[in-house]
Amino acid sequence: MPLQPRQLGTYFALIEAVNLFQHAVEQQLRADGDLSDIQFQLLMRLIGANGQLTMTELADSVVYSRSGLTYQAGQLEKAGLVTRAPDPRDDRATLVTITDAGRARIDQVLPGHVDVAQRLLFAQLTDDDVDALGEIMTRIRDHLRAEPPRSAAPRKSAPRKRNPE
Amino acid sequence: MPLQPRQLGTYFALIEAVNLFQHAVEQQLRADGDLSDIQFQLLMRLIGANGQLTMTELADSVVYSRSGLTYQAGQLEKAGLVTRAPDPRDDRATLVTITDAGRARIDQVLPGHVDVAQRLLFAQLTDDDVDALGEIMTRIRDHLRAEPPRSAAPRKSAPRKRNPE
DNA sequence: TATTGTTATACTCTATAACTATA
DNA sequence: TATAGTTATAGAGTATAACAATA
Repeated sequence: MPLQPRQLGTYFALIEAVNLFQHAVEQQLRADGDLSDIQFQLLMRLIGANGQLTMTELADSVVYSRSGLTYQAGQLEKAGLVTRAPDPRDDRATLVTITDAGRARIDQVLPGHVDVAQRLLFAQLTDDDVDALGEIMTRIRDHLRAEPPRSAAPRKSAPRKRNPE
Repeated sequence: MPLQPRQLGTYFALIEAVNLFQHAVEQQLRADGDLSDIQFQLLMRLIGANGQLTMTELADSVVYSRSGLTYQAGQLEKAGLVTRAPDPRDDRATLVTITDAGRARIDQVLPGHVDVAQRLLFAQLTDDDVDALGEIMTRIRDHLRAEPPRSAAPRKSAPRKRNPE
């Protein structure tokens, strides 16, 4: 069943709004605190978890490959914003901990970030809109979290790899 | 004024839902037609414009730097999905035109894409939700389009460049 | 055996500035 | 002078597979 016309309009508006908003956020984070979008999300996630998480937990929370996270954690560590140390409860795991400098960096970026979110997003919404949007996005997020990673993709035609080696 | 608690919940749900959805879309486009998210958007935009646009128009419609678009247009041209030719109305401009192969590629990817949108997004929404979301996102998009590119960013503290040269 | 994390590698993408050509 | 587009270049980010260590 194809998308209905009203769904199509909603879909395109959503895509473009998200594009524009993400672009604005990246500018702000870079300008105010020299952070990428992902680095900001990683630090925020650590704060939300009382300051520390394992690499796997952190990767899962931002929808990221583990090798990609190793790279980003390296960048954050180099910048002094996090530390990495062995997890006493599991010798395989690495605990990532946000530093005071990391918290300070978030303090430095957050006002501008909140300002962008206020101006570009919430200024356009009534309280009822906020409630409706929150309810809708929570539902979508929970469903997406529950989805099997990729099994459901029908893979209609293209074989995507020519050199299986 | 900081974000209100209800805004905060809405905000985090929105961010995470978008992360997850974008990830799923990238998988699907790559698997079904070996296209990146941006390449798909560029081709869709061309189709929506009767098949051709100038480089600048195309860049603007996807929030993209022009040099970045030159790269992507080169990729699409190499793959035979678009052609580039001088614009008869302005000798400075380049007209990008989608080819039959480009349209065929979209035909190849679109069913899977619609399917993902249906399953991950719209299956969670009532008709009223679709209307509400469309209305909200249209409002936000229009406001973002009208925003001055970056002038408003307060730029609180960090100087962001140390080698102005 | 399965899981955690890192490394090496190769590739894709993006941004900047310098440049050409036309308006 | 301003605009359209390309190029060169350099850097950031990402994914894959192979690997070591622990559960």
